[in-house]
Amino acid sequence: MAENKNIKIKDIAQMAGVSVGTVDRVLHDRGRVSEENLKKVKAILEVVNYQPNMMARTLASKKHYKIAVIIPAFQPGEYWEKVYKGIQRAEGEFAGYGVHLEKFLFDQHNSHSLRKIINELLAGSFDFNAVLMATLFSNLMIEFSQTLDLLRIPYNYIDANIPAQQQLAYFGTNSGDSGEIGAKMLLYNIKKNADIVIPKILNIGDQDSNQWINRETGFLDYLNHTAYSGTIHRIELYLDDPVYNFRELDILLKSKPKIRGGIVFNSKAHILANYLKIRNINDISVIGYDVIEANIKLLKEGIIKALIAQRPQQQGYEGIKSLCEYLILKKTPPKENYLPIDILLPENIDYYQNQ
Amino acid sequence: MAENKNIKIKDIAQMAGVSVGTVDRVLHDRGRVSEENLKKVKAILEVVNYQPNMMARTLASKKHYKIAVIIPAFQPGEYWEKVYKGIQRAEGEFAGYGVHLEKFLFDQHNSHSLRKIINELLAGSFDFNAVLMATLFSNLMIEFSQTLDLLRIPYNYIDANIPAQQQLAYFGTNSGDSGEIGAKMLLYNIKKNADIVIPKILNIGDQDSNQWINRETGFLDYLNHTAYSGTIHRIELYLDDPVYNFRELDILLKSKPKIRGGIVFNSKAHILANYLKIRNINDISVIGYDVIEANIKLLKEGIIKALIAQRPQQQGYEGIKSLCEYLILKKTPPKENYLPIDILLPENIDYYQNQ
DNA sequence: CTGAAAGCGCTTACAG
DNA sequence: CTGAAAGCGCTTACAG
Repeated sequence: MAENKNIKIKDIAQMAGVSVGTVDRVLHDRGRVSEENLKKVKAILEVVNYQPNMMARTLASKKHYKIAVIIPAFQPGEYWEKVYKGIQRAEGEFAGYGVHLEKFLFDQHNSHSLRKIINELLAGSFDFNAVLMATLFSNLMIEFSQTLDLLRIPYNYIDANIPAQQQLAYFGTNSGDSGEIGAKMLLYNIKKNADIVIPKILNIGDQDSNQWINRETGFLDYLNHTAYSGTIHRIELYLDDPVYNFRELDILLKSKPKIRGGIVFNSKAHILANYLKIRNINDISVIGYDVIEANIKLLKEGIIKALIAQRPQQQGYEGIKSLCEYLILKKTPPKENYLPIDILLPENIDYYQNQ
Repeated sequence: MAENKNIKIKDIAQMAGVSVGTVDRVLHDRGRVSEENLKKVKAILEVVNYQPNMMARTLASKKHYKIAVIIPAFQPGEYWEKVYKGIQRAEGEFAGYGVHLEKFLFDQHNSHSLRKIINELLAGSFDFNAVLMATLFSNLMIEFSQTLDLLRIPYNYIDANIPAQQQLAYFGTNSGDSGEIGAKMLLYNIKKNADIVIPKILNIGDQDSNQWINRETGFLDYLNHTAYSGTIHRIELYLDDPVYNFRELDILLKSKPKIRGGIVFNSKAHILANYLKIRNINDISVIGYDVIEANIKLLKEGIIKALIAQRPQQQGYEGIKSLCEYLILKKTPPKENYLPIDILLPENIDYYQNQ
């Protein structure tokens, strides 16, 4: 094999008439090289297209990197578990390269829990080389980002993008388009003059998320551009209060008998769908977001007609991977990485799952 | 960092009271080790959970691997270009590990071209360590596979699976379910009593592909399970003969005025959609397969209502990657890897593209 | 500022 | 069958 024609630092040293140590110094801008030798080596470097052997490099250097991961805590089967799994996959891949992750999980229904984590992180000397963060409480995260800017620590966003910041990269969907697709899939299933219910399903203390707002905006935009002529009804439900939810939904559906569709802009469509299932109502089509167990079940049962998904595993995986590659290889990723918006039906959900 | 607690072969040697050379021999079953030492080392290995440092391993060993890639040739923008790109990505990733690919591109409209490649490959001494093949002419590929079985050379399938063979792994979609989804998306766009046209779009000399047959079967299955009551019309068109195609389609649509939908089970839906566009017919909905440029354009123009896709890049990438990992790390992949079936609408196509 | 040397964890000839 | 030694390509102290 005339393959390993790759030029090595030993070759460069020879060509320049210096030692490998000197070549290494100019390669890494470590200083302590005379003007003369610097020129000689650089001149050669420009001609030879030197490709460092990354394996040898990491083998020899005993460098370690620490990355802080700040995402919501989760129960098994919940949305953030998938993100976490992607993070773990990247962690495994880069463990051999001296990368070490530390995870900080906050309560997504309580901004104080995030505030506390940030304060603690900033209290001592901040010894992380990079940060991955889910942008759930965007005002807090913006503040934190600006501190990191001062410290010159790179950080990535996942979940929802915050455009005007200095993040190294964002990985996630475009929420507005994701809302449009929700509208289209809903209209595939109902008549254009049918009414629609949008239950906002919250936990006590939840703030409005950008994710929700942008999806809803996209959804309404789409309806406005079609011949949709029904009425939209809003209602607030609570994650932990089924009794309340059932009562409110009973009342709403009785008073608005033209409702034939429903859409939920966070991962909680199963709350609405489960109600319909228990009440044995099968002429209302539900569209939901996120491939989590509770939603999948109701998709397969035909109550949820379609799920719109945003590749949470990939968000976690790429969020970490790009930080690692930035630290180890100095590779700068694109700043905005809009991931595919997936449409899941009963017929393709199984193949999506085993990814 | 109490991190590099990883045990090394030097440690094992010390614990066993032997040299690292001996440990290396038992680790790789290279023989030439006394019963006694073999036992000692193995005993220790069972306790310590030794994780070899792959970087050191490949750095030290100057092994090289050659993989033969057998897929259809393509023009820019055609389907197989995407597969090829995935292959190239994997090639780049594993080049540093001594893996070298050799590509053999056959004419997908001419089985003789594949026969010729196989014959030439088998003529000399076969010096490839593994093979990736697209299963387009399945009878030929089965024959070739069986030869590889005898040579004990691992091989992967992509495109369509051939279940009863000894392939290391298959990467691709389940064609039947992919056909069902085509049916569902079409029914979203037409009335249940509308007629449907299925143009078989071929090149002279094309054989029936398993892919096509299985998709069509899935499609018909789905219709049979719903209240669909229209009629299906079949027609044969030719890739290079627009004059013929237009004449035939003109005749068909005139004689069957109830046709409101069309579906094409290979990547050539653009042939049908383009006809409709030029004839200014906008009450016929088309469903197609595969995200290629010609189809994307017509999807965005609204003539193709949905594209069903099968992640060609991923097929190429994983097809190669799993072979590399098998060769280098002795890692055996799952035999059947059904990739997600993606549904693309004008609203989400752009995000799919930049993957 | 500079080079020789040791070392990262593993593999590969090579004496014995 | 066995171990000591050299080497993979690079980095890191350390004399000078």
